Amino acid sequence: MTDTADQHEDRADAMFHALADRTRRDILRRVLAGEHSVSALAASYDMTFAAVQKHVAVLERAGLVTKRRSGREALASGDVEAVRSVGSMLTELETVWRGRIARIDDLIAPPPPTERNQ
Amino acid sequence: MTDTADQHEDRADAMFHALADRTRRDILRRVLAGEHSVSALAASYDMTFAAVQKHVAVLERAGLVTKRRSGREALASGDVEAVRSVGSMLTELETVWRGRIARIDDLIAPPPPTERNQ
DNA sequence: CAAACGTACAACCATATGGTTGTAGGTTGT
DNA sequence: ACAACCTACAACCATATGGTTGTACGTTTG
Repeated sequence: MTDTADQHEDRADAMFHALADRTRRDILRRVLAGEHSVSALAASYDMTFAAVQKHVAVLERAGLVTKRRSGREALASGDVEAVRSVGSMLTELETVWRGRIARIDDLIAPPPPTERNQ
Repeated sequence: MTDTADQHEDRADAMFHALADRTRRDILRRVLAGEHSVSALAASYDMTFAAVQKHVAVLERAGLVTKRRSGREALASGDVEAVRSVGSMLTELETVWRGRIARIDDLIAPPPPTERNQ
């Protein structure tokens, strides 16, 4: 259980880290809109091909982007499901917050005594 | 316009970076559930007070956490609105993706010729 | 076949990051 | 007043990160 939880945290680390760079977010936007070869992407930025290639690799390791081979070029595509899974991590955080509110409400109007606390 | 866009990207960088660390996500969960002093938070982790204090500072700079002073302690609180604003950045990405789908639909059933392309 | 293209990856460099220890100042309790 | 507590921040260190150049290899084209 701690095992799978760690994996989940590893994925979260990788995804948020991948998103924490404006160039990578821009690349992600482009490949969500449609397939692009790495060199086509590289042409859009003021940095070397190798740098862009690394950014795509980071997005790929995070699962936000998938690549397929077509002849000599590698076509990158954005994975919406992965983006949504990041969204649900945030939703989970909001749920924790709602718990706080619920607890504050309890102070104002305590729930019916279903169970004695202590 | 590029000016405000840059600020937006700066905020996105800071927020995603703040979230890209499991300790910081855990701290955020706790302070979303309720106020905690920095030393109370520090007691939960196997690292020095200074390290935790830095993590809280990162979350604070990103706007995900606010602090208020109460006597000698600093009470940290999670900001749900900030968490939601990260969520809307992701929603924006999903919107880009829907554009891709719309375009694919166009190939199958082209829209009425309102304007000539080229 | 040769040249050009697209990709991948290693090696390297400057800076950023996450941790440590140490120091200092404001607050609380005796 | 004094000790203990909480916070803040500087200085330092090892490692990670984002960029570079260079090399190698498969694919397309002339």
